[in-house]
Amino acid sequence: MGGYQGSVTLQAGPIYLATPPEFDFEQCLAYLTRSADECLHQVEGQAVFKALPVEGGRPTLCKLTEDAGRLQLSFLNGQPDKLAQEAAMDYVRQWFDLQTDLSVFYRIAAQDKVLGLLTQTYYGLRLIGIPDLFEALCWAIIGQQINVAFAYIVKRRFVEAFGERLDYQEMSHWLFPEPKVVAGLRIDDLRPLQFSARKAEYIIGLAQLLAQGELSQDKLQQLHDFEQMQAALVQLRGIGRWTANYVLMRCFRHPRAFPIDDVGLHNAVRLAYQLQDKPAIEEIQTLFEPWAGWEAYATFYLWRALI
DNA sequence: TTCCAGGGTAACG
DNA sequence: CGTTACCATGGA
Repeated sequence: MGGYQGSVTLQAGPIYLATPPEFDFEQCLAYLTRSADECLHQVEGQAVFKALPVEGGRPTLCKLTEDAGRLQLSFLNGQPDKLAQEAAMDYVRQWFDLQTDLSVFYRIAAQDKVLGLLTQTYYGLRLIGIPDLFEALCWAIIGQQINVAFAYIVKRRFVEAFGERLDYQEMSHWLFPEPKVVAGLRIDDLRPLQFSARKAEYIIGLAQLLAQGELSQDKLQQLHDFEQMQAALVQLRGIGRWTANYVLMRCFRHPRAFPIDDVGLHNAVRLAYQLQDKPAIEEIQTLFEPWAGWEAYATFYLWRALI
């Protein structure tokens, strides 16, 4: 390869993304390594590897590192075309929520003793997104009412059973199953992976809606209004208030998304504020009032303390 | 064995 | 609208 910069049409080598001031790649990596059963990305040292789907083409294997205050995005299995490069950059921006200005949140958080400490301890941690809607929906539903460790195991089985594998130099990388594949499954196909019948039903149903185009990321995004997006999600079978807000938070990165019914959040609040019992919903509402507009980040930082 | 874990639906007042 | 029964599954 020596010497050449690549063809005229394809820019060779890595591409770079600017990062916001309140950004710490290591804090983000720490979050990404929270489960050994995570199969949709791989962290090695100061790098993350992730396979991304390419519209009408072979998936691309990405390597993300930090370089001189920027994010460096390298393509390991061949240089994708311009469109795929843009898509990969866009994915990374959503994955690490790069477009949000955290300075306001940090200023508000500093007013509170506990959240102020959390934002210092995990300074630069971004809300880690799940940019793909189907993946976000499935992950939320899998995680309903079971502990996170078990949820990771179920997700891994699901991905390894119905997702695409990309092998590269002794390493295997996985892509999340496509809706059109899951749409054709039966409940009994998922039971052996230890899905409950109910969850299997929810996920297959949502896959069918997505495959048919009745539900899509664009359609939800175009509703624009937070309440409308929430209502549209809750209307779907298997999605209640918690799941809707979880998806608005992780997939759409809506700063107001607030899974207030979350048991983990309740435990995090009890732990962080050293409460005797788990707080009531009203107490959490009161606690979060000063952080209005930033509920998603406040929740994410409280969750972070549970890892 | 009981209780908990990043809930949801349906039925009932 | 707020409650309550029921569903489901593994781990501590």
